[in-house]
Amino acid sequence: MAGIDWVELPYAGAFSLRDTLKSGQVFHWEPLSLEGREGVAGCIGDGPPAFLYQDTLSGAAWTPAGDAERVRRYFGLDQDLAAIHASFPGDDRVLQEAMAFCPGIRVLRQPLWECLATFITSSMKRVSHIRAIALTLRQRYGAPHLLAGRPFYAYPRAETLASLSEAALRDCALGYRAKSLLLAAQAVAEGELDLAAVEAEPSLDLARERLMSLYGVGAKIADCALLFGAGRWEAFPIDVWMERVLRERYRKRLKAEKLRAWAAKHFGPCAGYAQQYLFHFSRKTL
DNA sequence: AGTCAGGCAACGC
DNA sequence: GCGTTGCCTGAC
Repeated sequence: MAGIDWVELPYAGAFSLRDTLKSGQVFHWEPLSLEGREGVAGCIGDGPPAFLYQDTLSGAAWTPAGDAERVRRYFGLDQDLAAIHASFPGDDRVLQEAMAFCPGIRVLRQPLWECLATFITSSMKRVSHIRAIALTLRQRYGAPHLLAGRPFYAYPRAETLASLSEAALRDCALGYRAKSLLLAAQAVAEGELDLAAVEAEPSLDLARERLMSLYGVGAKIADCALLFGAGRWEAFPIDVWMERVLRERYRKRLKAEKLRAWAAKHFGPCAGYAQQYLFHFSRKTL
């Protein structure tokens, strides 16, 4: 194989590839060694697999030159982290503790369809299950690609899933989620739900409403899709882990809807970014 | 063997 | 409105 033209991805502030991939935003990157470099590989949307590795000592992130732009955007290395942090409340000791615990977490910018679809399949599932479901869907219905002699599969397109039967999806161990995924794929494939319009929608509430109009998509899944798949940092997904940290560390014993309103006010326009630090912190320490 | 997960819709009050 | 229940599956 011809030598790869590696480029270092510029970024400001902290970045931990490892923590970012382990923070529950995404479930499909796999370890891979490429030309002796230990990193991760995975498909981004319909594209061929991308590869990224991080030098554990210097923190420098490297990728094949052809991947630089999409990888940088996907991993949020183009984000103005200082401005995001500056938008947080200055006197929140819990958030500061969480940020110190995992300073290198970035909020990813995944393609919206695969992010939405993956979270539809995530309900009442552990991480290992979510990964297994996503892998099965990819292997059966995604476009195959080779990288370093290993196969990688893109996440299946909505059009592809829309043409399947519910039984075919159930056969991927989706259980009752099969109906939700199929209906979502059909809505997207038929243009009933325009994901590009959802991304472009200035109002967070309207964007959420459109996603929540899908069967099987409630507030939590809609907010995950918007935060991790559309760069909407004001979206604040609340699951049992967030309820836990808000209850035990912020003394907020409220229902999810009330917690959302409180969080938007307390954490500000990048509340979802704060959520990601708190979420990881909560899972690892509470 | 039963319980229970990183939710949601459909009911029942 | 608010609380409860069923839903598939696999790991513990």
